[in-house]
Amino acid sequence: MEEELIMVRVAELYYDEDKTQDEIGALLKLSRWKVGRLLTQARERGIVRIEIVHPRARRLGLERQLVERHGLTAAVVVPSPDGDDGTLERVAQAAADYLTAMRPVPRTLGVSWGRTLRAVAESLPEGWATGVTVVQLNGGVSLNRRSGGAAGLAVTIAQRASGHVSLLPSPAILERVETKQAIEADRTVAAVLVEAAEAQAFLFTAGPCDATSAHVENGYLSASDVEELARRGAVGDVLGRYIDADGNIVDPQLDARTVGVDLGRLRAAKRSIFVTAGDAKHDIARTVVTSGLCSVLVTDETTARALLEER
Amino acid sequence: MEEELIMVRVAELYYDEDKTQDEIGALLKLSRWKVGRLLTQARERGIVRIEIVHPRARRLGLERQLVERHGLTAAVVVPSPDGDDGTLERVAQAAADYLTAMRPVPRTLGVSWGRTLRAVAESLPEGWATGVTVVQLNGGVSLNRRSGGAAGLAVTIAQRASGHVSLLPSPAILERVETKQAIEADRTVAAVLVEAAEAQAFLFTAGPCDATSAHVENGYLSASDVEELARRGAVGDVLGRYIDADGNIVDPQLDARTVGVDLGRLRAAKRSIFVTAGDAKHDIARTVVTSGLCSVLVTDETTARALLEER
DNA sequence: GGCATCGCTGCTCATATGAGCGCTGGGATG
DNA sequence: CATCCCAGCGCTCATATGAGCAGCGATGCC
Repeated sequence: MEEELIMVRVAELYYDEDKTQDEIGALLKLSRWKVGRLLTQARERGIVRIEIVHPRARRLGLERQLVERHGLTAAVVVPSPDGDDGTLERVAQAAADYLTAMRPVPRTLGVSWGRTLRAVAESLPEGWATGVTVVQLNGGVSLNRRSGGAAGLAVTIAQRASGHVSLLPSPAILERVETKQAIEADRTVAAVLVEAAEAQAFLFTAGPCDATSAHVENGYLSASDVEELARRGAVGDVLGRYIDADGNIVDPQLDARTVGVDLGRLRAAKRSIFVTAGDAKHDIARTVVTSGLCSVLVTDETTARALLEER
Repeated sequence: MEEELIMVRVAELYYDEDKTQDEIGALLKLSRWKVGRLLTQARERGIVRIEIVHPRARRLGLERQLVERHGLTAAVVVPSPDGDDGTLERVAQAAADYLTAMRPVPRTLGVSWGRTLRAVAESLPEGWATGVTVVQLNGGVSLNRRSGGAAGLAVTIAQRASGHVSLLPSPAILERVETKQAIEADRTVAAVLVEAAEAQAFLFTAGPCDATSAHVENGYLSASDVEELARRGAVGDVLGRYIDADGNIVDPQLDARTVGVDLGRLRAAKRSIFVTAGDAKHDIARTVVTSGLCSVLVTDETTARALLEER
C-alpha cells in the first residue's frame, strides 16, 4: 500500500533523524496530525519495532497476563536469548533480583535444590538481605557445609545474607517407609522439618519426569522407576514428590518414602516462589502454576508463552 | 552497573507499558527528570533499540554520510536483509522509487544494462512518469524489442512511462577498431549516440572485473582477457569500459573498440544515477563514487558501509 | 582546613505531542 | 437523484516532554 510507504518515510524521519512531527509534515506536505497518526499506525503495524536489548530486560506484558490468567501474586519473565542458552543464567539473575527486592524480607526462607536454584544462589549479590535464615525443604544432601552439592546452595544463600542455614540431614528418598519414619522421628531432622514448614517464604524449582532427573543421577531412583512414574501420569517432581498434570501425587507409596515438607505447605504459603527455565520443563511448570503450588513465578519467555497457550 | 538496571526498568515501563515519565517516577521513586534522563541514556547506550522493519526502509544516516563524504547529490541506502538475498530486489525497488519521485522528470533518460537495471525496470510501476524517452548508452543489444535481453530493459522502462525508446543497435565490443568506427559512422547508430550523450539523466550500473562479467558471458571477452585486465589494475567496467581504482581507462586499445557514450559524459552530467547491489561490486562501486562518475548512488547498507570505510 | 570545580539534581519554561471534536466529501442506499 | 453515513481531516486544548539553569554536595587541590 502507498500509505504504508509514507509510514516508513515518516518513521525514518522521526526515529532515525530526530525530526519533529511538524518538520516532517512540512517536508512531506502532510499535516502535523496526519504525521502523528501515521506514526501511531506504524507502531501498531509493527513497522516500528522498539526493543529493549539487555540481559536483564523483562517482559512485563507476559508477566501481567500470567498473573491474571493463573491468579499469581507476581510473575517475572525474561526474554529468551536468540542464540539459545544463557536462558538459565538470565532466569536465575531475575530470581535473584526478585529475592533482593522482595519486601518484607522473610525471616526464614525455605529452599529446595537443583541446578536452577544453584544458579540463583550464585546470582545473589553479597548482602542481598540481612539476617535471613535459610532452611532446606527436602532431603538429598551431604552434610558437608562447604560442598557444591545440595547443601552448598542453601549455605551460599544464607551466607550472602549474613544469615543462618538449617540443613536437612537426610537422603531425598529412602528405600523403606520405616527408615523414612525413623529419620523423621530424629530430633534434629524433625526440628528442621518444622522450621521448613513454617518458613515465611519458599523458593523452589521442579524437575521433569525423565531420565535426566536429579533423582536418577543421584541413585535415588532408577531409569525404569522414572519410566514407570511417567507411564502412570507423572509430569515431574516438586520437592522430590512426583505429581501428575493435576498436581496429585502419582505414587503414594513412593511419596511416603520421600523426606521433605508437604506440598500442601507450598499451596498454603503466602510467598512461594517457583523458578523454572528451559523447554524440558514446560509440562511440570504448567502443573505447578495451574495447581496453585506457587504464588510467584520466575521464568523465561518461551515457558511463559507455553503457559499462556490454551490447555 | 546498578544505574543500567534502572534504565532497563524505566525503558520497559515507558516503551512496553506506555507509562508516562512521572508515573514511572512515582513508581520507582525517581524524579520525572531523572526518568527522562535515564531514557535518553538508555537510547544512547543502545539498550533501547528502535528499528524500522520494512522492505522499503532506508538508512538515512548512511545516506547523509555518503552524500557528504563523496560529494554526491543524493544517496539511497536500503538495509541489507538478514537472511541475505533479496538485496538486489530491495535496491532495485529503491532505485525505481527514486526515479519515480525524481523532479523534474527528465525528457530523455540514458540507460545501461545488466541484471541490476533489469530488476529496476521490473520494479518501476506502470505510469512511473510520462513521455520519457529512454536511450541506450552502450552497445551489446539484440534488435528484438520484445526480448528479455539488454534491449528489453530499456523498452520496459520506456513503456511504463508511455515514452519512446532509442536502442543502440551495436555489439558492446568489436574485434577491430575499424569496424567500431564504421559502426559509429552509421547514421542510425550515430544519432542514438548523440541522443545518449545529451540525455538529461543517466541510469547505470557497473560490473566487477571477474569471470562472472556479462562481457564474458556474452562472448565479447574471454576469461583470460578479463584476467589480464584485472592484472593491469582494472576493478570493473562502467558502460562496458574497464577502469582502474582511480577511474582511468585500463586498456585504451580495448576502449577504442567499445561502443557507447564516453565516461566523461557521466562525470559531466547533472543527474547520473548509479545503482549497485551486492558484495562483489564493492571495489568498482568505490571507484565509481570516488572518481565522480555518479551524482546519485542507490545501494545496499553493506556496500554503503564499505564505501564509508577509510580507503 | 579552605576553596575551586565539577557533576548531578530538581526546577522553570517553551515546545512537542496526543485526545477529542466537529466538519466535509465521497460512496452506498433507497 | 436525494439522502444518509462514516472515514478521514484539521483543529483546540490539555498534557507530556526536553532544554537550559541555579543550587548543592562531593571531590580534589592547594
